[in-house]
Amino acid sequence: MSLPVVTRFAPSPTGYLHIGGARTALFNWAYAKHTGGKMLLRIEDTDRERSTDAAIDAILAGMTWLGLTWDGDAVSQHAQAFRHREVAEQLLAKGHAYHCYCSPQELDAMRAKAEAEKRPIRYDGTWRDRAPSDAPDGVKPVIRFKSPQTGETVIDDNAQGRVVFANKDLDDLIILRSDGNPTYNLSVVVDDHDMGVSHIIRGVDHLTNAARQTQIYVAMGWKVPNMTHVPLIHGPDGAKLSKRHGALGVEAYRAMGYLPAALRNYLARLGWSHGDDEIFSTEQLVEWFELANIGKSPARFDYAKLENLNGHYIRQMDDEALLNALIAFLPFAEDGPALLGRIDDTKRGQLSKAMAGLKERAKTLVELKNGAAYLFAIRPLAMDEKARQIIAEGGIAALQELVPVLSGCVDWTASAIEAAVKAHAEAKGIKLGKLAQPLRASLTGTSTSPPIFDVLEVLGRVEAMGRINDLVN
RNA sequence: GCGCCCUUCGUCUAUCGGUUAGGACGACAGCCUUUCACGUUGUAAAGACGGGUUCGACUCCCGUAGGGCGCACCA
Repeated sequence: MSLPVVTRFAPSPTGYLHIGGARTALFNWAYAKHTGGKMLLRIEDTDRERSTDAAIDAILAGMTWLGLTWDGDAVSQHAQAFRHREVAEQLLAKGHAYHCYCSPQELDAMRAKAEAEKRPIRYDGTWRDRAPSDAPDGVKPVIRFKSPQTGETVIDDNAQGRVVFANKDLDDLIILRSDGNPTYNLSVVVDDHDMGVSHIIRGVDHLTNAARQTQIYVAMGWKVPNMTHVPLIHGPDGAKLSKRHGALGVEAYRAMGYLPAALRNYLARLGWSHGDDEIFSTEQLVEWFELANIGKSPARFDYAKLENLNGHYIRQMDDEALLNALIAFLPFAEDGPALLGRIDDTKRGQLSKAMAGLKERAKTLVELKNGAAYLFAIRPLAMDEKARQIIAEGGIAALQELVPVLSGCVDWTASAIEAAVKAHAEAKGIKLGKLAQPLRASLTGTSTSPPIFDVLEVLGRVEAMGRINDLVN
């Protein structure tokens, strides 16, 4: 009988929730759900300079949008500083830590010297064994962890396997700053222990920290959590995620019109797999998610595949749900708020009818919105000289050319118009010669085919409706 | 510079010593459709390189090359 699983997502609030963080959160969440455990949320705000409330809000909003819920309240790491200090003192008392009086300048010099001499850049242990009586006056010391100098520290990682660090390569890290504030590695260990975290799932960029943290756990006599370090996500060009592409906050993906479910599915497949399964529900992800199936190599972010997946999700949604998703998306879209203000019951009805046709050709909510633009076009549509000329010349070919001119929706052309006209004529049993007026009335109210709308309306406006007989015949 | 990690089609990945190396996205071609899209069928496309171990290596070991991460009184 194993203990309940407790995972945690621990972002530092120095920016938005980026895509790598979102995936880490997803993995923590999926594993907690899979095991019937909990996922805690801890805000790592010990860096008072760089942490902001706006960033915290952005992270919580991003997770909420992605549907990643956490158990209990989000915990502020900074609020536990007293506790971290207490543990630092305990370490000191146990002889696992010591005061170091080196100034930042001295440390910089030490690093520069090591670099110049091409030696490893490490703290040299100046104060490790010096007597407290040597302490210079007026210098506030930091507390350093006295890490073992021989032997090795082993991380048994679910994704990385058994990773061995020689202790001689790990120097004595600062655990308490001279101003009395704890540093990251101490805080993390204390919090994870105090919060009962059983499984740590985070990016490989923390692998070295895992070794140092393990040493602290050992020094305190605490059980080391189960570790999983997931490979990083790179940009499309293989280089590190930069502002230019992938390093966007999840809210940017929302603005690009991606569905949370699609993004979850896509992110899950980056670094994790379940045989040949590509498209799966979040329920299936939870059911299948095992840490052992996380890969070791970094993945590139591929927009084309995300779009394809998103299109799949859009198509399979039922019309009403999709319409709701579109409406919920509008506030975040360019021009969206304006459109939102114009949606009344009538428009909603038209949109609802149009969804079936629209979703076939939209990969994102942005495309869906643009595809529906014809419903929002101000009538009569403005016509340029070219359009007038085309109408004047007439002919089915004219209609064909006219469509792109008249609406922002260039896809639906004369063939659709012709088919609709004929079908309507047949259904109503009316002769084509008498079609123009009734056709217009009928189609204006019910059709969801964009250019039919526009063309007929515009043709009517310019009193060219009569020509449709000729055009069709 | 030191430490750790990674390397299968362009991309995401399957394979856990024996397969015609599979799937998906993308690409290309065909079908469907008098547009676009959807759908559908097919094609091209991969084990970085060099050594071992083994009857047999993509798979295990060593080395080389390339890439990533870490090396703060940041997290």
